Amino acid sequence: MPEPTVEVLRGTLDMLILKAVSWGPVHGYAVARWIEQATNDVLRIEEGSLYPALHRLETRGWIAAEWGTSENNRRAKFYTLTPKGRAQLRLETATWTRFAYAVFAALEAPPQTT
Amino acid sequence: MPEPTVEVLRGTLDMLILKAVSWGPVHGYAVARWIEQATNDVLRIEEGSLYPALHRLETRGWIAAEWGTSENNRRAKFYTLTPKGRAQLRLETATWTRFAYAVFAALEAPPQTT
DNA sequence: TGCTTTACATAGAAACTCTATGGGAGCGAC
DNA sequence: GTCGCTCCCATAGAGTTTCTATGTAAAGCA
Repeated sequence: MPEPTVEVLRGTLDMLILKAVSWGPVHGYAVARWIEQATNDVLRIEEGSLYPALHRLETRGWIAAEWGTSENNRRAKFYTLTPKGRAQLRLETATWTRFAYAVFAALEAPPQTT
Repeated sequence: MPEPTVEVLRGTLDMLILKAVSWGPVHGYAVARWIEQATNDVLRIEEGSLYPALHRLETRGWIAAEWGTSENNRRAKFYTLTPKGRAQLRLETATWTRFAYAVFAALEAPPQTT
């Protein structure tokens, strides 16, 4: 049986969305699909989290939106990473990596060195 | 120059506190010191986050508290991990590890396999 | 006496993510 | 030709977590 999907994204949602958008114009639905696929179905993003997040990122000028037509001939909003967003992605990636390594270090740390 | 301390613990605070308490009775202040030390000063926990978290964990029955005297002869509350808390620590560690690996995978993932 | 460190605590704000819910349009099956 | 499924967007409201700001108090040292 497969392990359960983690739904709590704990501050990594913006970073993952920026990453998903970083290869060219994609619509929201595709972002959600990509995250599931790229994490091997470990992470799932709810639509109620996704769309507010997209608007948030757009407001901050990290992504730009444009209406268009999807591969399935449906009306969809396509997002692109702005230069500002690319810088933000780099920053968040570096910060998160540092954070994650620190947590791993703590989980393997000895009682007290003092 | 040293890298800045990350203050946003994003859902790992409980786990780190449980870990800090897992080797025997320690008081809150020592928990904070241990986290800084174990993460090589990458993570810092604010007191305004620490004490509410300790009460939360105690309420859930994951840690037990007892008043005592610190090494410096000060009045302090000492916390111990309960069996329930030990199970919780195992669970949170497994979940977080899975989560972190998934995020790393996404950060290195290709555009689209579809 | 006054300063620093240790130690605990709460109130309130801010941020994030989820649950719940809604609508609409394309497309294939029947 | 309409029923249902998938795709696609969206908002309101709630819940949790963590932070900022602030307060208390005692030990120890200069």
